[in-house]
Amino acid sequence: MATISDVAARAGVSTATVSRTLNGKSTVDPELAARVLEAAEELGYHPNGLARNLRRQETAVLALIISDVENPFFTSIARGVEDLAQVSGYSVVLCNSDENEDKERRYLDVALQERVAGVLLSPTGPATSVTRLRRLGIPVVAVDRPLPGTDGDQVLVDTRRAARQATRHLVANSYRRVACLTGPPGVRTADDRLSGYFDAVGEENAIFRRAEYRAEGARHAAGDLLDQPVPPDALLVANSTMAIGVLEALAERSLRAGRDIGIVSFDDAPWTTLIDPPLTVVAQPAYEIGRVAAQLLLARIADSTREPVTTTLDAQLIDRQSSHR
Amino acid sequence: MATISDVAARAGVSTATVSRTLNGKSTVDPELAARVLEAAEELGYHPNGLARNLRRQETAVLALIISDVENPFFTSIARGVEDLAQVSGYSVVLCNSDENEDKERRYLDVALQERVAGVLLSPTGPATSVTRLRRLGIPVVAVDRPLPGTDGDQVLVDTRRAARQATRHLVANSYRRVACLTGPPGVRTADDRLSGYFDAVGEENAIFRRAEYRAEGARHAAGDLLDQPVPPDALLVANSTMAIGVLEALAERSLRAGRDIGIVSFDDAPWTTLIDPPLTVVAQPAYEIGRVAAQLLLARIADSTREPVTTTLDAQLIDRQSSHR
DNA sequence: TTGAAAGCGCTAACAT
DNA sequence: ATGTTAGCGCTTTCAA
Repeated sequence: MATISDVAARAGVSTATVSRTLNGKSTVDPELAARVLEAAEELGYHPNGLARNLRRQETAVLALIISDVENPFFTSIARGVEDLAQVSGYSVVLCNSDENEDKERRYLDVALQERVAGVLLSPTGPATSVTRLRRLGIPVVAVDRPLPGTDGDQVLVDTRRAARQATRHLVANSYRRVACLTGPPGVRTADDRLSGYFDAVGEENAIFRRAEYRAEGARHAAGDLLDQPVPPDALLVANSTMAIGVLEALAERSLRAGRDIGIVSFDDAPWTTLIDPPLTVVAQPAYEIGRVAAQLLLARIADSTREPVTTTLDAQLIDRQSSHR
Repeated sequence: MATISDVAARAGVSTATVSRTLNGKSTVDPELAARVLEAAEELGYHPNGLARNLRRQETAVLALIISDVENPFFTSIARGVEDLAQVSGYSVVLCNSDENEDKERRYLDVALQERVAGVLLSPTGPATSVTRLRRLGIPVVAVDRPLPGTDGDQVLVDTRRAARQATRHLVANSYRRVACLTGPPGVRTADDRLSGYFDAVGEENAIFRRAEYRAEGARHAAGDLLDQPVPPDALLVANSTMAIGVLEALAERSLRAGRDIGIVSFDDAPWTTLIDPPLTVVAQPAYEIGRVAAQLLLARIADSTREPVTTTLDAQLIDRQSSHR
């Protein structure tokens, strides 16, 4: 593995000159530069980024830690982050915490040890802590869910309001017993969506279940709800992976969305218009969330003293057929 | 940012002792060890992974470069890779090449510069080259698509055979004009699936279109096919993102899958059973592909001299309703 | 413009 | 069992 001194030796110059040539920092004699380039080429030389970063005390990589790589909402965020980061010359590496505190901590540690330039994180829960990162001066921006007890940059969605609105939409469409299926306690979006639902129906009338943000758990929870003596006639579902489970539960019982039971789900997954009836959803601006978050992070990397900012984006109800009788 | 010497100074020992304590390599006096740990704690010390890796000439991170982070097939692979890597203490960072040679090259460069322990790659096309990686001794295993002109480790699916089988299935279900919608030329899976289709219908009877591996392009291509004077009565679709486009094209024309036009698609996405009629698919063992690939990579990291192995997994036709009249 | 040399933070001989 | 020290590959003063 050729090093910079190999190149220097071959070109008959000092390592400093090689470094200067390759980085185009200071100006070097064209003649020497040519020799350097040639030597580097011949040797198949590739700078060792580890050494460079160690010396420079900086890296051009961002870490994005999301809680479910199989959820289109998060992959869409990833696209947004990546597109923005790339034009500024940053690479982004995606880590999947899988809604699991341990995995999340591991990836946070990796980010810390590798001394990435910054991290974007959708915290798994209230236990998530980034104080270690912050102490080392590595900026963190929270995405989709706020970081417990900190005042850093964050980009969120007004998801409580969206849930309230979606519930009211169901009520307005003359569903009388609207229930809510949300994620685990402690997961902020799950709690907020439930609160929004409470806002609309009143806590005393609330019917709800919690399950993991996954199809399987949602299928059971929905089944449980549906099999009650007096089942709900409408369901607010907290994300699209859960919606899959819910729709399976309906199919198992030969229930038709809309006619038999009103459904509104969070997240406009690619398949929501394919099913019959098409799914009414609360569309979150995932790609935009990613872009904004990356912007915030880059801005903070450039200037660590700026005031923390919280950007709250709006979700949008897309009214399709599953919320009409 | 506290360094190892800060800790050493505070604990009144040498840096070597600190290093030994923290890495549990050699044995150190419990008394000293305690002092070290305490000092580290007080200082909020976290080892600098860059320095460590530079010194050790190794990292415990794997790079997984996939061509579409929004495609469930690839995210499923990612899960497989991650699950296996994790138990061996490796972290995996996901990079999205977006079916784009430039992005792919950028991420390959990042992997190279960061001197990752190994890379798993689903090459975007024939131009993909990993010789630079290999020259530096960084092992690469190809996933889902073979690496042009090399004999490294790879894990593939016998996709040609699967396509042939799927086409025959359609023919056996008395569809008479089966067409094929596949990905771009040069993308190996796209070409192989087309070949499998040729195998079944004969090249002279072939009706096919190519489009990007995305919903939008597939929608147009399918529309084009469907609007022919004598349209096909069945379609073999090369992946699930394309299937979304195809189903949209059907809906626009009030065509019903199965009855009006037989459909078989590659990849068993989560939503395929939700639509009406449920989609007949060729299910690829994505998660398993990821696991096996990670295994191969780890094995090669451990022993760079072992013979390259190609593992070919089988896909499975899941017969549902969209391929029956 | 160029080179010599220090040093980023860590680990691993080697010596004690 | 512990410390001393060299050095991983690079960038960047500082002199020349």
